[in-house]
Amino acid sequence: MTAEIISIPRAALHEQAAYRLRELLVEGSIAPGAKLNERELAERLSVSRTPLREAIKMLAAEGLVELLPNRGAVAVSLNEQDVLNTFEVMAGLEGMSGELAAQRITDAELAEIQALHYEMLAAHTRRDLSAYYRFNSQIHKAINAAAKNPVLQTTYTQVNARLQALRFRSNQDEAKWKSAVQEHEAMMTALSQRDGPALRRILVAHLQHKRDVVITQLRSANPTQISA
Amino acid sequence: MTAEIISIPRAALHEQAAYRLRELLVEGSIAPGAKLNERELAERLSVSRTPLREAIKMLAAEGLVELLPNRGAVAVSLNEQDVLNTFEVMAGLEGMSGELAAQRITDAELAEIQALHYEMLAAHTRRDLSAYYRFNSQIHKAINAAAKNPVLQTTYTQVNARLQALRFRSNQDEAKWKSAVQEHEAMMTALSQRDGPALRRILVAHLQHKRDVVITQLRSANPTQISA
DNA sequence: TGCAGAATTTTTGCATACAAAATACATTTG
DNA sequence: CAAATGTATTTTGTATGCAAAAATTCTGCA
Repeated sequence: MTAEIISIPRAALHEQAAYRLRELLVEGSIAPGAKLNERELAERLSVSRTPLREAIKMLAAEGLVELLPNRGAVAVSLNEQDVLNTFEVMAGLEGMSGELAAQRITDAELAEIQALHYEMLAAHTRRDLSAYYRFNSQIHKAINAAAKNPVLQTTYTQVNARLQALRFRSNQDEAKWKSAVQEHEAMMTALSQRDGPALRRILVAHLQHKRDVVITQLRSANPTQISA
Repeated sequence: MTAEIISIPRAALHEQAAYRLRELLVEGSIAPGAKLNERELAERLSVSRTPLREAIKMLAAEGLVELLPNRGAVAVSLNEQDVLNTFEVMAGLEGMSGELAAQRITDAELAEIQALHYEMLAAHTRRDLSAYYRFNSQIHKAINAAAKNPVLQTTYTQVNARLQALRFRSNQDEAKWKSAVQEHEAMMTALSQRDGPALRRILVAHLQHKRDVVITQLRSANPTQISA
């Protein structure tokens, strides 16, 4: 009767706390720059302070929170330069990912990405921004997986999380959105032709455009932002 | 009298523990695969288990230790595939680093790297492997710094630490050593000419050769190694 | 002897208690 | 009234204690 409960030993509390806290940070429930009050967060996540603190230390190593000696932790807040630097690294990682994926992708993986691509096109046609971003993210994740390098995948995910935490996915203008979709078309072509260098170029350019959009939004949101 | 002691508030215990434990892992004092006994380590580092556990969680996020649920932590042990994957990412990061450094390096930075290069040549001439590795590492670190991207620098350092933990710096054969030095000569040329693409190519090739050396040594050391 | 299983010890994981630092608040003084 | 100083409160950092899980040892039996 309780067999399943016993046979599926839930993750350790510090794991759970890390997972959920990461979610709160990436989803934006905890805003960049916000202070993480241990007692409060512990209660919210239903764990004691000990495993919570362990989780916070992990997220600090991942770059999602910043530790202030004797003053606890705050959600990372990236200034413009930080965002530029992060995108620069992301472009490199994504380019690497694309080049390797083009070499190593299987037909099945390609077919699945192609399917996701059509789903994304559907979302774009419907002007369903939320669905668009979801499929977009899935496509990039799938390309990353096709590169067949767990180290790259982990690094990519870690750096990307910091950008996700910015929650910049607001409405971009029509023209930019359309050209982003066109870049995705080019990606699919390069991928199906297993043209690594081409895919790299497309992905790097794609990310540069994304960067420009984010920077623009960032500037309009807060003209001068202090932080690290 | 005790002014200095008070005015320089030493780092928190979990910071100290993380720093020293990282050192033990990278220096090889704790061998790959070795189990980390909390009570033992806490005593060795003169901290209680709580801050030590926080430090271990940080190093786990950095990829230097692996957490085994209910069974503590072990120093990461990379199998051949892991090493290949890690070098692949390192090559990408180092290439990126070189390309950016070529664009952004100042004359002063270039001069300093040139100096380090000569120091390295001296070490090579004396067949002083230890000094050679030290200067070599400093050069790569300096190039990385010249790229002026803290995010890249952190990522690079983190991934590189896992390879350092392998302690592969044993005596390579003369021919390989000599060609490594020649590659460094080419690096200096590309760097002083601010030729980013060239420097990228050289660094990627350099790392591929290093990878081959490491893999060879790894195979001769343990023909079949189980791990993650 | 060899091995399965039980009892014991060790080790990890978590919660709580306590100390130290930072923050907020109030009070005094110029 | 403002600034400064002292006090109280909150919050972070560390140590310790306890429970659960794993590892080890011991024991009984074939």
